[in-house]
Amino acid sequence: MESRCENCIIRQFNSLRAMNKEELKKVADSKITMSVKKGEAIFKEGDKLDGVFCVRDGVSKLSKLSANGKDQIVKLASKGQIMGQRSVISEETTNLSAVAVNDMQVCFIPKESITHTLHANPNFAIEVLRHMAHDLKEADDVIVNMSQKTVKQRIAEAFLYLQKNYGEDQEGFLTLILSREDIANVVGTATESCIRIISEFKKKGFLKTSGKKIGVTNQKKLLDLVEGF
Amino acid sequence: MESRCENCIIRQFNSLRAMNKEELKKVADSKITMSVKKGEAIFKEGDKLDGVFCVRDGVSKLSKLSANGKDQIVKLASKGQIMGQRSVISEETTNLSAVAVNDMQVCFIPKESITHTLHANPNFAIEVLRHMAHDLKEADDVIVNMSQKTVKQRIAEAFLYLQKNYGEDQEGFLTLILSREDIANVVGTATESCIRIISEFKKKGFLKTSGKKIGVTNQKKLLDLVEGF
DNA sequence: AAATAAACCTGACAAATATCATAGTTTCTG
DNA sequence: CAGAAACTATGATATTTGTCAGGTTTATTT
Repeated sequence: MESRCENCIIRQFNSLRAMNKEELKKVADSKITMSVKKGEAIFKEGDKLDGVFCVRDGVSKLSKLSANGKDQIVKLASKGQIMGQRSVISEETTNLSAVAVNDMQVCFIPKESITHTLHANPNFAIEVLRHMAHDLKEADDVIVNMSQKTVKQRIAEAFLYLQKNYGEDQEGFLTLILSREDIANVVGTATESCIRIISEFKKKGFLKTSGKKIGVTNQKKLLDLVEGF
Repeated sequence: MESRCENCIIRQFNSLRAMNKEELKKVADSKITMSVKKGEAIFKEGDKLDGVFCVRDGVSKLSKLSANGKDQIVKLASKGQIMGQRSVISEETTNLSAVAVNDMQVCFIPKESITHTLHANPNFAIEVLRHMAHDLKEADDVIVNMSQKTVKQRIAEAFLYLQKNYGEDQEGFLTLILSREDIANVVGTATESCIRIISEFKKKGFLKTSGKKIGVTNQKKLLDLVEGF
């Protein structure tokens, strides 16, 4: 098993890269690698987390249940991203649920190694801070989008986001396959409205579909739509 | 001028309380206290900030301009809160504008004292991290509210928030006076819709008004509405 | 105090979106 | 492979919300 954090490339993408050799060794010794099947939960809203989860492979949706029983997906976490950090740092129960969108490999890192390094290694603390600052900025952007853009614009934006961040296969279909319901939950709309708009985009030639697979066929037009033309 | 940070009570409410005496002395020596008149901007979206602003008195709205020309108020900052932290930490231009809602007193703290302490004093870094983690959680909540609650619910919630966080005067009017437009911008709706719903709440006896002043008269009913009854 | 501007309010209408109902498709499972 | 379950699709309709247009009141300035 090639599971020494010191050798793990993934870590270059997250705040763990600010850890020194010794600290990494500790993490490697205490961490637990686990597989999560599509649809399974890694943690649930309200759980008290005893550590953070580092995504090695696959994608997880981070969502929050609203009063009316709908899930709002706040964020997608993929390779290299760390989940549960916020909760561990503020020592509160987590405000989000994490569910695997496809089969995943994640490493569980007990909070002790994190909190200890946080106190001992200022560079690590600052690195974590930077990541959190970035997340916060993104969250602000989402708030503005949610309240100021139409559902159609938000759906267009979501597809461009998926294309940019997860890429497409040889035939031009998005690599990350989300159900219509998931897309609706990212965008914050009813599943039916989401499906309707996808159909409309298909008719207009902005998108193509094949089963659950969806592909962007006219990036420019989608972008125009997002910008308000 | 009683402006030594060491003696400033305000600091108990924010991450500066994790600074030691020496560090505070440095901050006190480099900081600049300034008054800001109602309606004036402290900084604008896209500005490069050379420090953070600590609110001593008054309230500021932190907002972001959307593509269609509307301001979305993301946050209100009052006594003890620090503005611009995110931007200074990530060394990016700020994503928000700060405008005074009423007359304010703020202290400008050059970023050097902040970044230096961040590297030197892990407790301070962790304290900042905690605050940021909290902000992030709140932002997640806002996202869910925006997408899952109706305008009516969001307005009801806004008044309960203002009541809880800024209190009311002897006659039961909210201490913090916001224009209908500002409320609309907090909630993410059209000013007319906001006014209409306030009128409705008044007719139903949930609110009372007197000029610009607004008071909550039936907390329970507002709460029920927010919860979805 | 008159003039002007800014904020507030209301009605009528249009557009966006949700909801309900129903049916077709795909995917999963025994 | 059959049947069930989950997902996708579309129509009809109701609800919510935004927009435009015109008022009134309140605040500010001269």
